[in-house]
Amino acid sequence: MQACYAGAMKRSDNKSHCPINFSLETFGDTWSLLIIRDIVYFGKKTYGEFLESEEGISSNILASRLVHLERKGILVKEPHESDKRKEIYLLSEKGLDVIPILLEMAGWGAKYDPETDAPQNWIAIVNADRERMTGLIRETVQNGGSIFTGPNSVVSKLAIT
Amino acid sequence: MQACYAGAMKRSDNKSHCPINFSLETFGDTWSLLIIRDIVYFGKKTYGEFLESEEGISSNILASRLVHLERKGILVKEPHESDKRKEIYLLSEKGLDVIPILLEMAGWGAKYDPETDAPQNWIAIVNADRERMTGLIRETVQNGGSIFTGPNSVVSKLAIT
DNA sequence: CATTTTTACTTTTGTAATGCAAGTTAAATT
DNA sequence: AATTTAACTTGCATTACAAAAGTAAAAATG
Repeated sequence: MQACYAGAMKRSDNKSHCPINFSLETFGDTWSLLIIRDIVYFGKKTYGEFLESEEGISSNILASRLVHLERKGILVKEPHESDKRKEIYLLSEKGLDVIPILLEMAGWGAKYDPETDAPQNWIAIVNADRERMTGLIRETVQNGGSIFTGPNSVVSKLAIT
Repeated sequence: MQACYAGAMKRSDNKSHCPINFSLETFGDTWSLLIIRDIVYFGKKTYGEFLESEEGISSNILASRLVHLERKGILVKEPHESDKRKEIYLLSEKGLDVIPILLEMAGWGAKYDPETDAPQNWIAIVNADRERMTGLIRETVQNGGSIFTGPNSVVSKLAIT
C-alpha cells in the first residue's frame, strides 16, 4: 500500500536557481499540472479519480507523480475518514499558489485552441477580474470544492449557466 | 542548414481539448518555456545563444524544440540581416501571449526557492501591478528588447537597481 | 463468514524521448 | 587559402514513459 516507486524525473537536480526553472522542476513535467487541474477544476481527490483523467495517465506514472508532488510539498496525503483503502490528496498552501499559473495556461489554451472545451463565459469572467477569481477559487478549493464540480463549485456560486 | 530533425514530443496527439492540456502540448515540455524565458528575460535570439543557456540544453533537443515552437506558431524564424549564417528567432503574437504564464511561474519559483536568483524588487514590482508590467514587457520584447538585458531592457526603463 | 470487488499501488517489459559526443555544411573571418 | 563560427545533424547509450498484468489490504456482497 505504500508508494515506493520513486520514479526518475530528469532535471530534478537543480540545474539553476532561475525561478522559472525552479517551477518547472517542481511541476513542469507532462502530468503534474494535469493532476493539479483535476483537483482545482474537478474536485478530484483520490488515486482512482486521477487515474480516470481524460488524458489517460498510466498507473505507474500517476503513482510516481503523486509521490513527487507530495515530496515537493505541493500535495498533502491523508487517509480517508471512513474508507481505509482510500487516500485523499489535497493541495497545500504551496499547491494552492499554483492556481494562478493554471488560470493563465487555461486562458492561453482557450484563446488559441479553436476546438477548446473551455466555456467562453468562464474564461471571460476570469479575465475580467483575475484577482478576485483567484481568491474565490483558492478559498473554494481549500474548503474541498472545485471550479466546475460539486455542490460548492465556483461556477454554481457565480450562477454561470 | 535546414532542421529536418522533427523530434518526437509525446502527447502531441491532442489527448483532449482541455485548454490547460492544449497549452501543455504546445509548450509544456522540459525546455520550451526555458527557451521562451531566454528570449523574454535575456533577449536571446539565435541558436547559439539558446545553446548557452544556464541549464545546458543539448544541441539536438534545442533544434527539435525550435522546430516544434515554430510549427506551433510560437516562434518566427528569420534570416539575420548581415550575417547569413545566423537565424533569428522571434516571438509571434501567440508567443508573446505566453509572457503572463512566465511571470506567474517566476513569481511562484521566487516565492518558494529559498536560493532563488530572482531579484526580489523585480518580483515585487511585477506583483504590484501585473497588468501594466505585462504590457510593458510585451512591448519591450516586441521591439527586440528584454526584461534584464540590453539597452532597452525593462529594468533599465524602470531604473531598478 | 467466505467470496468477490474495490482501491491503491508495484512490477515487468517494450518503446520512445533524452543526452552526449562527434560530424557536416555554408558563411564569415583571418 | 586556411581557419573559425553558426546552425544544425547523426549515431549511440541512457533514461523516461506507457501498457498490461500482478499484489495486498480493506470493503462490500451473498
